[in-house]
Amino acid sequence: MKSKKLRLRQLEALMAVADHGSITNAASELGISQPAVSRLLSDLGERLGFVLFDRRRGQLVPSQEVRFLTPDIRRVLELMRQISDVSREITKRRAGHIRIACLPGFATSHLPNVVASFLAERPGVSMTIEPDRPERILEWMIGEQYDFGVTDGFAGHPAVESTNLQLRTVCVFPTGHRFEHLARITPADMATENIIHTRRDSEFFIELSNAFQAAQVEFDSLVEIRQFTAACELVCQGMGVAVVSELDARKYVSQGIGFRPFAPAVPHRLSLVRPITQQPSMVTLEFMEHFADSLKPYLSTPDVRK
Amino acid sequence: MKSKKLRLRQLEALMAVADHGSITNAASELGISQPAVSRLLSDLGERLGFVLFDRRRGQLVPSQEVRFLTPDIRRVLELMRQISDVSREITKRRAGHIRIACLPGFATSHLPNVVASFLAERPGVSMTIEPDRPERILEWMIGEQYDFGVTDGFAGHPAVESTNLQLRTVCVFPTGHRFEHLARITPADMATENIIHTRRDSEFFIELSNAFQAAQVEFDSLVEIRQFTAACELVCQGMGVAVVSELDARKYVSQGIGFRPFAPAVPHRLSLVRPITQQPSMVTLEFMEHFADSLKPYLSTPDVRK
DNA sequence: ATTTATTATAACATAATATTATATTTCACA
DNA sequence: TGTGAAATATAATATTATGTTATAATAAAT
Repeated sequence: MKSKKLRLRQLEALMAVADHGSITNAASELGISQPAVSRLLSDLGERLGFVLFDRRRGQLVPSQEVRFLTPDIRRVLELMRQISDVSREITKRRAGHIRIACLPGFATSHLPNVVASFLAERPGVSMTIEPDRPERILEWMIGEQYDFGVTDGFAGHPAVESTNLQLRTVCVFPTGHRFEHLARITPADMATENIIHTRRDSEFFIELSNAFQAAQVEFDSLVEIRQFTAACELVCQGMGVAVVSELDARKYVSQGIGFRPFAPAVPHRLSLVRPITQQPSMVTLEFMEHFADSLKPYLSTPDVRK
Repeated sequence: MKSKKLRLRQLEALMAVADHGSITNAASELGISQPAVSRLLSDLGERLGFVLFDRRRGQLVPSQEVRFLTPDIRRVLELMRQISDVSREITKRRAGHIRIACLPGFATSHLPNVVASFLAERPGVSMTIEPDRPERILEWMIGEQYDFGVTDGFAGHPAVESTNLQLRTVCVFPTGHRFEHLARITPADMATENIIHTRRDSEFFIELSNAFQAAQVEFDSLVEIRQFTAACELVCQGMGVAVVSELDARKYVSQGIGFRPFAPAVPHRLSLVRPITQQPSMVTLEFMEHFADSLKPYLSTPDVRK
């Protein structure tokens, strides 16, 4: 027995005839000629080995056997249509999945807005967002568990490609504070203030304290936090002042915070990272670009590719 | 843009390469040449508009986009395989569904055994069994709600094809009854007995009482039942004697019943019916034959096609 | 850099799927 | 019944998909 393969086209013809009651109608529905459908069916009937249709008052009615197979056949055709549709969406960068790892600060403040605007125009795209510590983000990238990461204090790694950005930082203070009368804040201005700052082992803290040392000003440490947003919260409560990225500062203006540029400029160094071994999907590339764009207003210098 | 259709073969090639890490391996897996796979993939890549694979240490690894589509693609291929398998089972009459309507008496006694032996050799076949009154069975057939029916007292109908059978009947009595000493039972023998019989408007009752009239014997009615099995139950309880089909009688031998042929022969007329408008499926035809065969040992005369 | 394995391309054969033209069948109805 | 209209099947043929072998180009390994 040389039973050939079932062809998708034969199944399409079968369903078209089942739906439209005649070969002629099915043919026009499929947009092909009547003899074409006739032959597809006769081939299929030969392949399957049982009668496909009964004639009844001029209508072709699917046989019991065909009716038995119909649900599966419809499922196949539907799935093919779906694959075709989704692939078109992918081509238009409107479908896919992006796995993002980021600093907790970003997960709650900036990132959601960027994600929302990105997804709004791409109904087929979904995302996984994993907030974590910088070291873990690095691991995620190396292990290719995620497609894209936002981290800081990134020292480079052979398996990770990074784009390094420098975000403008500002000094934040409660509204009504004397700093409101200053155009910009220097270490000297902050000498008498309680300062809320990031962890002592963080890159940003080291650069900041260098600035104070250069100005020969004592650094009056009050609270050590991990995230700029936490610092802002504390400043809101009148606990002290802090130097944070302008990006975070702006979010808290409505919560009772004011800010002024900090001088000298101590940028917050941020890295956009991705696994180097894995070719990123087109949507991922597009999202990375979208995300980088969203940071443009807050950059202190043009971004530098490492 | 003249984007052609997605071809099943292309998806097969895609999955084969994804599974085996190289075009060469995939080709040998599919049992075709390497250039064939190469071309299937390049066509597919062109159709889809995105990269299908990344090279990594000599291995072809599916791109993010392909990985996104993979589950659906696998489902399609699996379904096609399944349709092909099931259709083969159908050809071998080993798959399908049969809807049977029958008299309640058959649903609990004879039919289950026939169905069980039929299904035992046909793992893909399933059945629906609907026990109902003869009038309803006729309706089911006319409305094509069922494929096959077992009824009695069938008078014929243009939309229903029937095969009429005559089942041997016997006189049943409790074990130890004086009838055990007789070779066959006549109306005269039953004159002094309490008789359990079917409804007075049933065809069988009419034929039976004709026999008594012909023998000029009074018919001593005790209980009127619908089904032979019910009559047997009552006979078991010593309530009286009855004339029932040998088929039913045999089932009750172990429950304390004896039986002897009844003379003159008053057969139980049974009809196997099916909708005439609808071409029955091959399994249905096969089951009808199987069922008719199962009744052969109990037939009083060769079956007559009407 | 050179060898080896893998993949792509070219030229061509065959099968699937379409076409048009035409014969045959089916159905409704006089 | 017989007949005309509609539906379907068949024939001859074009086009596309899918396969082949032979060979060039490319990537990987030494």
